[in-house]
Amino acid sequence: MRSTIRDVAREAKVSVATVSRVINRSGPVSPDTRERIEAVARRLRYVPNGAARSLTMRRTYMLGALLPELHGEFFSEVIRGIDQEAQRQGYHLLVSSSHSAEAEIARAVQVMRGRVDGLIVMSPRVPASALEAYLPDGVPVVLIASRVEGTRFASLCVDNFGGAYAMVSHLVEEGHRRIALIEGAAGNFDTTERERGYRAALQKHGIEPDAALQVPGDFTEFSGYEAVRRILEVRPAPTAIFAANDAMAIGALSALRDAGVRVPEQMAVAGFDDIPIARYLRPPLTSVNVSIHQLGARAVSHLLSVVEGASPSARHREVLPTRVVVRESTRAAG
Amino acid sequence: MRSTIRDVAREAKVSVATVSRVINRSGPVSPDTRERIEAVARRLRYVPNGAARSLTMRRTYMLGALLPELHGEFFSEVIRGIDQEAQRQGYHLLVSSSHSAEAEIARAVQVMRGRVDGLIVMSPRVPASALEAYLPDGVPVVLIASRVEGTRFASLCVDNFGGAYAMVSHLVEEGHRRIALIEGAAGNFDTTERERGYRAALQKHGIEPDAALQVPGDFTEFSGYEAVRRILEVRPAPTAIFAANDAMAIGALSALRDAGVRVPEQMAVAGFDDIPIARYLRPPLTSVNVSIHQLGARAVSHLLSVVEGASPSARHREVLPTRVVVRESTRAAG
DNA sequence: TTGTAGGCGTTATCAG
DNA sequence: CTGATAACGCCTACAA
Repeated sequence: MRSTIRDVAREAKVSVATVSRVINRSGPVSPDTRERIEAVARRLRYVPNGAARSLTMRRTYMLGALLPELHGEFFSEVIRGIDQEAQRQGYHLLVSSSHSAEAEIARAVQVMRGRVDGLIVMSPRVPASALEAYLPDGVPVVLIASRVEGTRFASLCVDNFGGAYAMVSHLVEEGHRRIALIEGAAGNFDTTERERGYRAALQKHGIEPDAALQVPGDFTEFSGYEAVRRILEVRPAPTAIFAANDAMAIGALSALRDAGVRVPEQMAVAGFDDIPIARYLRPPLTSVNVSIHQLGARAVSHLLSVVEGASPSARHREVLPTRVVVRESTRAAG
Repeated sequence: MRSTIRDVAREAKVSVATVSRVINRSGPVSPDTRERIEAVARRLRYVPNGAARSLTMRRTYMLGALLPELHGEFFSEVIRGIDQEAQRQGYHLLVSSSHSAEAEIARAVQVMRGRVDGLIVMSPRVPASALEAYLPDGVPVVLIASRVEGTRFASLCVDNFGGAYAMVSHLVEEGHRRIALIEGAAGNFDTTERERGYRAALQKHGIEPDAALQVPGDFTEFSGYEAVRRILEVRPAPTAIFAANDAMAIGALSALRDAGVRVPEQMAVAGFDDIPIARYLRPPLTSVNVSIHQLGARAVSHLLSVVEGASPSARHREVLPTRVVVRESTRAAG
């Protein structure tokens, strides 16, 4: 049986109040009794009961993280950033994944409510406005990579638009005029933003957009592979492919090799995310670098600033910068 | 302010006991009052306080997951398996990562204690025997991918030995006699098991092991890249490379291409894990398939069987099977 | 079918 | 410096 504060008090011949004081370093205790209590606590392997503590303190020291998915470079890096920052500030992580439908998110929020001091929600599909009804009022919430127009929530995201814009501009500067886009999952926040950037850059450079050059994808390697098959049939043929994420770019590279198309000589390829293996692909992949880790970490620091601070959360919006990393897959072979 | 069971009781003009009964579907309640209570609860957006509930029920419906790391194909897949199975059974996940040193694990276990009904610990570096003192007695624990010899803990792992053995055998059957091994991180459980399998297979086929062919690595792409540089200097030169995981195999492929060595004609390459992108590499990578997802999922089902069941956890040991997936990177080019 | 009351393990207030 | 004791929100016998 687990020992309680009472057991320690009894063994040390003091009151529970005193034990509590030494455990939490709250209030004064004579060195003598402190030592005695500490010894007993150690011997009994006493650890305060979290539930009881939460109950009285009205603080759980837990943060909830709701993600649509856990697998893959992107998500695992986000959650890693969240966990590290939370841990640094003495909080722990309650994670819940596989939520993309509205009802699922609602249910997950329910169970989190009361178990956490704050909530980080990533809902790339369902716009925040639709979530407003479900999200709790009492608990601070930060949304990441989600559509938040017209809502009261704080939010963070990466500069999808700017990143795509910069990447397409890079391709144009390399001499490309026919640039295909492999789109991300339909309805996804990142997808639409990256597409906006793509189109804006084309327009800026006076290039007429061609609907045939925009082919659907869903962020998986497989969809990138399939997309290339369609792209290779378009006439006049494009000379560059911009995949909305690196996983699809990997699939694209694979398909191009199978089709005997040389990269970058016959077709330039660029991705988005700059995942670690991007540089180990052959040819090394040009990509848009985004600090995914930071996305999670900053979400936590903002969240905790409102959890702990008195600041009533002035609608905070943050956009993380991106950076084009040029590697061989788009370099005009010199 | 969050509403409590009391608020609901007052508004519905019943006792808290009755409210509790309808919320938990415990005990009989007249349809009439049930309906009235449900209406009030909805209106007040009442959600039971988790902490209070845990306190009385001595159940948190949370599972703790302690991992050394969260990033990458492997870990993200493990935790995904854990989360899905936990969710399926009505439990939630408290995760904590970045723990590899003994002291860190000890601390993490401390805070988890009392907050979770069970613990899943992955400690590839620190053997379970060293953890025994820190791990709680009251809480059921399952270890995954860890050294558990001579301990009381339940454990799960993949068949590292068998997988490596089978892969090396495959290489031998393809005609290779000089097979290099890129090792995993030093001191790691998986590393040593996979090396054992490598050596056993060589011996079985009457091949003298050559220390020069075993080069160190640490499971990262970079270390795979570096390792190849050393391997290429060994004489007589090997004709195949077995990397202890896919990430290192990716680095190796990259280095071989840079060195102008053709795969598989001049050098066969094989990995371990069979991560999703393995098939999208060029050439597609031969690898040892392991169901990482299942590793997590099965850990949870066993854990919950002892959390819920009366079974006093007869020291449970489970080894998940592996399977060699042959792709072009080792196929003797016809 | 419903209500009363005790207890879960802590913290915090208020006297000594 | 230390000790009672009242919350915290909920569940669950036990009574009615």
